[in-house]
Amino acid sequence: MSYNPKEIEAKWQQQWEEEQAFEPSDSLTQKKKYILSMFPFPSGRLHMGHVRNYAIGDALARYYRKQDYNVLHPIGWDAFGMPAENAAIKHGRHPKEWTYSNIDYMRKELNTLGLSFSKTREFATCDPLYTKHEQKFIIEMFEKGLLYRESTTVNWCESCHTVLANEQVEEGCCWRCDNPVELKEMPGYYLDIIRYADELLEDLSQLEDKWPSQVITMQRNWIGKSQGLAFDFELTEESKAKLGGKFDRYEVFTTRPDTIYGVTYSALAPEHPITKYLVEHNLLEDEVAQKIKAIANMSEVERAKQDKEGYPLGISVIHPLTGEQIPVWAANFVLASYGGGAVMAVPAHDERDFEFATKYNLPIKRVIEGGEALPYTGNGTLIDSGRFSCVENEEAKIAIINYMEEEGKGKGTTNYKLRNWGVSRQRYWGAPIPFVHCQDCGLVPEKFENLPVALPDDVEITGEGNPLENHPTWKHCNCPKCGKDALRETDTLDTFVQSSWYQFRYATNPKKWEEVGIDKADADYWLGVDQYIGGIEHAILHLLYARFFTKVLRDLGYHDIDEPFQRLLTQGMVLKDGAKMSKSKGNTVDPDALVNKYGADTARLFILFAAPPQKELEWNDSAVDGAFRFIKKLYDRKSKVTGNTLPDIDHSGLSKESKLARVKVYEALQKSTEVYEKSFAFNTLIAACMEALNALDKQDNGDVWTEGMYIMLNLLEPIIPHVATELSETLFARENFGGRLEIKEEVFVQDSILYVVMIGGKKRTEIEVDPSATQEEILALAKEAGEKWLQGMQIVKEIVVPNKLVNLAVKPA
RNA sequence: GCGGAUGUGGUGGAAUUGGUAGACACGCCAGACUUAGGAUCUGGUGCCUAACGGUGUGGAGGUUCGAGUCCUCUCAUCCGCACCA
Repeated sequence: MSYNPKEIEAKWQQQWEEEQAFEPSDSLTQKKKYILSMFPFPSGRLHMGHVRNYAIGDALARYYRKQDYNVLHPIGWDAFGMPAENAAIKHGRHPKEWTYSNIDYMRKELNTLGLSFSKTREFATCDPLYTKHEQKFIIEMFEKGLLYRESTTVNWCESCHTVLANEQVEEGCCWRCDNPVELKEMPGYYLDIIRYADELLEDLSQLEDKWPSQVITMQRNWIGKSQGLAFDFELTEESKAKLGGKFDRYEVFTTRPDTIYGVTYSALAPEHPITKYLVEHNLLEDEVAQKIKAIANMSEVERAKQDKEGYPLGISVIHPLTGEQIPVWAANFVLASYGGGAVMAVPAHDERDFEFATKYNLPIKRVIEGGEALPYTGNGTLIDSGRFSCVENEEAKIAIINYMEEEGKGKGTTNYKLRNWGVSRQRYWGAPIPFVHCQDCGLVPEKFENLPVALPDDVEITGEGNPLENHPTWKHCNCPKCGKDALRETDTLDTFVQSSWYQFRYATNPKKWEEVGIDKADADYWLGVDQYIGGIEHAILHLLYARFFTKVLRDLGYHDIDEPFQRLLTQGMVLKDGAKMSKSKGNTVDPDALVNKYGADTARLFILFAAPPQKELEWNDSAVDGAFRFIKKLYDRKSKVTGNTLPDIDHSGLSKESKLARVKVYEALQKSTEVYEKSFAFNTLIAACMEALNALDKQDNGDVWTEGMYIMLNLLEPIIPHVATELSETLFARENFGGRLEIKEEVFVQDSILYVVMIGGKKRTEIEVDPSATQEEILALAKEAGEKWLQGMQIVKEIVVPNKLVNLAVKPA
């Protein structure tokens, strides 16, 4: 009978379903592995990226299950988000209906791939039960002061009609729709991720060698910790008067306190309160005020593209150490969102300050020796710096901070590039933020017993405004505290909130799902995730948020885990014709069609064979054929098997070809441990199996065939589970799947060893050597075999690498 | 500009930890079989050369008996961040 993937795959998928073969054990004492592929957004159909993601995860889950681990390998749906609302606008479908029907369809697609997911732990993040527990966490964070509401300048996407977190702005555009992001002042909810910045940064060192270094570096840079001095510039009396007595001083931050004597001006962001005051109270020339307003209306990205630009504000501050008067400017390069929106400018030792000073003819004062031309940003000895002159600048940094602290003029400070996480979204299809605005009590959290604050189903989604805001009754409620009429918050949570704790939800036994969001004993047993697999595009967003949430939930007492994902594998993209597969480019390959034509095993085999998982994978239709051929061949060779268990083989009595076949089989077995547990280079394991099969084909010993198939089917089961299970069932009653297979070392003992003979560093010939031969004998053989190349030469050095080669270094005699 | 990676045949990719470069697969070439097919099987296939041989891992140096692998410089491509004071 020839290989019929349809039949075999349907049969085993059904059997696995009936047996509930992939449910983890409730026993929390067994050795465990938690294998997690990032959960999908239910967009409608699977794409090849999904198939790759789940093929990798499934291979690992199946491998560890065979090694007697208790394996948690769950799947679920990251189900809230914009596309559901867009579908509503475009096709008039309700987001809920759209989402759940997509889930049903995609679940079927996943089933046809034969993935070994736990079925009982599946959920969608839009399930009200999930929302309920999430809202409870949010309220607890509020009570701890980790969540706060504030009105501030935010990133606004006009096309998505919502606010975006800093992490969701890519090159000044919305991460989702690519529209340019605008700045807008509005109230919103924020999570104080900066409070955890240090821990998030420090714990990255725990992940060294377990996460791709690239991801660690990206997170480190994103957090962007820098240490320096914060101090106040006091305004001159005249300036104070000009500002109507509203301001005395303002704070600046510098990482270069050693250059403080070189300050020749100070610059403020257009959004700085002092700048704003001057503009709003007509204290500047009209033209200048207009220019400053124009800059304020530009996004940070736009500003970055402009030349340096600034305007004197007609006020001055006093240098805290020299007492000199320093002019204050407004400048387009000063960021409102960092370091208080004000800087001390040292043109001699800072490139930006230099550029600006040159343009506007501001004085430049060198205070560090070194370099020929200015600006000089390197190290050196301080000059012209009062009591700190002649000190090395690295020492001076510390000395100046200390001095400023002693004098009460400033303090050593740490600053982060990381901004607090804005979680408000002005959209319908998300988890409602569970707060109520009461005229008397202010912002009040909903009572726990009233959770979840569920979404109303009867909404009109037009794309204009927030449907929750526009709903006739939903937002009207009573204050949970005083009972008076109040208004419900209509913002919903960023969808990244849901994906920040789902790894804990899976770990929680479903029997407890109603009652608790996270069960501590379950979480502490299953977490951290032993292997997490997903795309590099989440390097900052999801992976940083999930790490943050893990630490917050730990501090709320939900578990004792510090880091959610012990090991991370970032898979490469699936490309076709050198470009990412996408509908708009019309270069997609549909997983359904592929499975239909070749079966799931071929799809999985090709994907794991074509490239190492970390690399990009270039799609190749004829290589898929090759994968199919291999499976067919493997299936066909079942007729070669003569026994139903692992045979005892007298190795020494075998033919040369049979011996070689066994070597190849055991080499593959040897390789498998490293591949499944460490390198994930499935492509090399598959290649080793192909070599083994090729070698088996060159001999005809039934026992060797039996042994070879017994072992190979075990090795390949995680990759091509259906056909491997089918054959193992028929041939060996699946006895070959149990436990770890033993490597028989005698297979690797060779009758004779092939040595390469190199002369003068070049390969010249080969010799066969008895394993017991001494070094002298080997050299003698090598010289004899290499005579031709040794004529007229004098041997200068003789090197014998055991079991490998002989190298004779020569020079003309 | 800063940070991170990657450069190996026509292609995807292998190469213990400094030890035969190109495993395995695709493609291509030749042949076999044939109910003529985009099936299967056999053999070949880095480049130059009729051959001997030479040459070859982006490029240039270096260390070494020996370098894809280590060191220095350099070029190219990709990714991330980007006025962070």
